[in-house]
Amino acid sequence: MPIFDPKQYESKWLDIWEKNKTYSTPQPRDSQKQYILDMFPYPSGAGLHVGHPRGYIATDVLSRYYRMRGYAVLHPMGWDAFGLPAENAAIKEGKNPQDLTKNYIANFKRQLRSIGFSYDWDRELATTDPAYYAISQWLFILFFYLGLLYKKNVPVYYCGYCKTGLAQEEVLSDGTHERCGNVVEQKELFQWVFKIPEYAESLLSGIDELNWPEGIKAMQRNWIGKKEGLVIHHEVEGLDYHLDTFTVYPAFSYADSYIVVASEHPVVSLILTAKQADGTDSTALRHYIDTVETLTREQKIADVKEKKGVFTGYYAIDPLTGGRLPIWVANFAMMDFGTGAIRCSAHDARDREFAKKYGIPVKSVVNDSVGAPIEASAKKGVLENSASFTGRDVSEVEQEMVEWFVSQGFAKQSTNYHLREWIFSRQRYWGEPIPMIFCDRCADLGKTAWDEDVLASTGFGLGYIDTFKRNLEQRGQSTRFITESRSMMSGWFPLTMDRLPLELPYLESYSANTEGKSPLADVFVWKKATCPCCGGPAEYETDTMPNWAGSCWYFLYFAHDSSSRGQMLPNVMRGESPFDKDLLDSWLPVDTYVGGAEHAVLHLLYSRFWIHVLNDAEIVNFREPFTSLYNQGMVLAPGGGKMSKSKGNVINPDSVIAEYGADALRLYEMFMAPFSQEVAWSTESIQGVYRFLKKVWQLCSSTDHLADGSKDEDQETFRELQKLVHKVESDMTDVKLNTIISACMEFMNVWASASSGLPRRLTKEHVSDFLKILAPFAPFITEELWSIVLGNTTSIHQSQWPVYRRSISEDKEIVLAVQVNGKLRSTIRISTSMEESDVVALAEQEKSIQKWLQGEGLSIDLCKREGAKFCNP
RNA sequence: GCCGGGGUGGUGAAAUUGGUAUACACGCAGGUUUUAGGAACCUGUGCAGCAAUGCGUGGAGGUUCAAGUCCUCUCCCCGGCACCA
Repeated sequence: MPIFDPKQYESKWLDIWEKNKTYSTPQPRDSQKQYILDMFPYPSGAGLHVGHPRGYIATDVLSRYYRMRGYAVLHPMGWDAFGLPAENAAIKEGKNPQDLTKNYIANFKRQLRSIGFSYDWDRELATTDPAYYAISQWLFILFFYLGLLYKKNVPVYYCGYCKTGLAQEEVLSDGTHERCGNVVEQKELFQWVFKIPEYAESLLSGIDELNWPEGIKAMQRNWIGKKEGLVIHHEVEGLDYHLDTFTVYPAFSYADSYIVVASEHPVVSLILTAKQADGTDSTALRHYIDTVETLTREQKIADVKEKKGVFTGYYAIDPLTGGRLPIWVANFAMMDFGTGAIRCSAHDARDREFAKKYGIPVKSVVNDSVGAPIEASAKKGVLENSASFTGRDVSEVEQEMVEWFVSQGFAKQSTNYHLREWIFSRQRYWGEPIPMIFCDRCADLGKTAWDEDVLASTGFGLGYIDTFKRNLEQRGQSTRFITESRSMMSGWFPLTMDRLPLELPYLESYSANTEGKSPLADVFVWKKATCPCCGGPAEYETDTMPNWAGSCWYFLYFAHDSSSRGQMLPNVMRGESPFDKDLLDSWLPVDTYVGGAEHAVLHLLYSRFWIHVLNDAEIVNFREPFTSLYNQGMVLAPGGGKMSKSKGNVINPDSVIAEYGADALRLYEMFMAPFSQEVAWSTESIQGVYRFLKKVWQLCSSTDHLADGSKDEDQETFRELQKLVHKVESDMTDVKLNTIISACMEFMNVWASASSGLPRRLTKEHVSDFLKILAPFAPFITEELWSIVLGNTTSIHQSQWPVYRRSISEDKEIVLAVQVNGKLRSTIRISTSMEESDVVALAEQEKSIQKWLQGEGLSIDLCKREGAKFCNP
């Protein structure tokens, strides 16, 4: 037998697996499927570092395991290849991102291949493939027709470095762009916008059923940010204006003594005009507003640390008391929360601080034992000075108060969401072209895409709008939005179905447009279009989609094999959905989804949104795309800290494989820590798994450890093997992959240990069983030993998982801990068939126990552990 | 401030869900072998103590025959959100 040298066999097996299509996707069978998916990577020029494959190894282990258990497994890989980094790199190098991306993908694929993943490469996809983005475009048109996607002027976050507008979700809390770290600015642009808030409730309630990490679920709930409260209406003295405030603590309303509004609040400009008209002094207010307007986003954030404001000189009438509430402009009132106006009292720390600074009187209606006002957020206490509600407990009276306010016409109940419309336009070249045409003339005539003649000629499946509407109505969801934006969309027409895909033109080189437009806007030949409505000259939309477009639905594409993929465009042209419903039904939803936590409110939220909509349009039969989600923890550089090119501390999987082989890389990445945990790479610790593999090699290939027949077999090792099978099965279910490797090591330690000076032997069959258990983790060495030593001609990865034999795994004798009053005093070896009373009697005879039993009320306690007969139920 | 996740040897971490705390691995120490090694193998390794034994899972209480695990309070670390009314 040759010495252990992974290089000798790893590349050989890669070729054989590829040639034999060892990992091709089988026909799905209903209850027996597992769709195991990685968040597909964004191919970059830097290639992979050892952090990237951590999640991929976990899904690969699970996929291999479930295949051996007889499941039909779908385990594909693809490329999220549109997007900013590749485009920025391309501009820098004066190249087209298409060419760069091709190279990046090739390098990623080479690296992934060398790790021995069992992807079905026949199902590979790239979002940049026109055949793929044709369907992204079809979906765009669908959402447009459903009234969920429309174009309007909006203030957007704009990245001056990437020269594009962004979605709110892409801006981090420090005001920087999540991709490039540049501080964003605000800009008003004409943008395609998704009405995702219409799905706030649907997205929120769906979270409960997900088997996802709590943190991610909490982030989504938080991002959707549902708040139920009360909007109170006020007349403003001397102004023809109704000022609405929002509160989630209506029970404290009788304490309110002033109102603050955001500087952008419409009432402020009204007041300024009114002041000008009646000649009152407005300089202080005007000065304040002018100063605020010059502040950037980050300056505003910093500014709010100190509460500032100015009195407007106007008063609102409190509908509750008829009293006058002075209206102030204040920096802590945010226009994008609630109504942008707040009633203030002593029950809020901010309000108190502001009132103290400017000498505004405050009141309180609930006080603690020393007379200090209780914070409204505590929602407790007994009301004072609250008209007919005085003397009542806050917690019990709130609903009654709300109902009374509403019945008096003072207020209305209102639900507020943090979730904002999703801005879907990017002023970039490297994205899916938006399949829309704008015609000036038709716009003037008020023609829309929903006009019957236009609709019919587009070739789009018309039934979806009705189906969609019907399902929303059945759920009691508002359908107003479906038609609401149509009048704003006159002159905008989707491409006819036979024109899909709208291909991105190949540009030799180009630079970013600095005026808030896409580079495509400068390509006059390309953007010229014919109006699908009047046949006259028109223009294509020149903005492109964000790279979320491709990732929102790629898991649907993977469910399609090459022939059903070929049917997608023909389906669309027949006015049908592109998808093969049978294939979707049999594979989806994704059972196990693995990726980084940074997508919590980006990809994961957007995908859920699209699928909820597709479900309402009855294009898919499931509502939640990802049943179970696991986040892999980051792999830090040795000693801690992020790996980065600039620090020169990046560990490349290529070099690890060159030194130790792919099996050791895989094993170490799974062994180093629970896989959701952040962990630093250790160049020393990887030696441990390398030694283990070497031991596996030596034992399995040595005839000393091989039994001729079952008579020759070491029973203890065989029993350990049965326990191992059981342990692995339960840990796989819990996705605790690190402890499976520990268990394999423990088994090896037993097998390798001498028994009365002789090596322990296992039969060929049981050596096979051990190799099968290890195969999902270390596919190369197990395949080599399976083939060379055990003489198999088929792949171990297509073999059946060993059968767990419980009767064999049960010990005849165990070591039982004996405690006296809860403290461990001794251990005794007992037969598992013994009765409890006999064991106690046996323990009482032990000298080491007896000495602890001298005294009052002391007794023996046996640890109820699995194994002994009397412990089992 | 709010939400989520954590605190166990020198290090990465286990612990059958209330039953022998520190499995497995790294590192370290001593030894064997080798011309030599950063190789291989063996032994040891929570702390204190010669020992019996005592102490020990961030801290303080509690429940229990028995607590890393359950309850109450508290401190610290990581991630997310945020003057959210």
